[in-house]
Amino acid sequence: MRLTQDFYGRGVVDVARDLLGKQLVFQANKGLITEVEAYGGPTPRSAIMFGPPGFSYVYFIYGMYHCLNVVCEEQGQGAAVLIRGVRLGDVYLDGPGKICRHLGITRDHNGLNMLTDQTLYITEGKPVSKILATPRIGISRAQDRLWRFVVEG
DNA sequence: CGCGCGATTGTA
DNA sequence: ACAATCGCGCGT
Repeated sequence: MRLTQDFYGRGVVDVARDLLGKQLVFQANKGLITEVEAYGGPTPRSAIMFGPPGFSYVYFIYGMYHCLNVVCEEQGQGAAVLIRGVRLGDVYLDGPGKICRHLGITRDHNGLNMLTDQTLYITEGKPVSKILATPRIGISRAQDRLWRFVVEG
């Protein structure tokens, strides 16, 4: 079953943690989400993040990588969850750049409505046993906020 | 209008 | 430890 707008509309940290073990679907690919990070505030470069929850937010970084996020909370809040790890069968994609490169996700897929889109969305997956919370990777500020969540194992 | 940096990754 | 590589935000 596809995740609802109410799911994404909650606090971004709760959404991030609850996305672990959910199933990411892109075209013919399906994989379980194993690692995420929560983001919020005026930091991002895109306006998509400030729109309604449940939309994709794909940004281009370091001149060569794309990162896939899902917009959370109410419109205007500017919060999103970065998908950092996915397991497709026996293939582990550990890193936001690797996920998008492997699946072929680019900024062409920015701003898709994941509540209704036929190519990119998230469904219920497999419940996870234990969750680890750590500081986020690749940013120096707010190290006291444990907004990165990983499935143990 | 030009400059420098960034939610990354692979190689040395 | 660092290069690859480019769009955007900010400063001039």
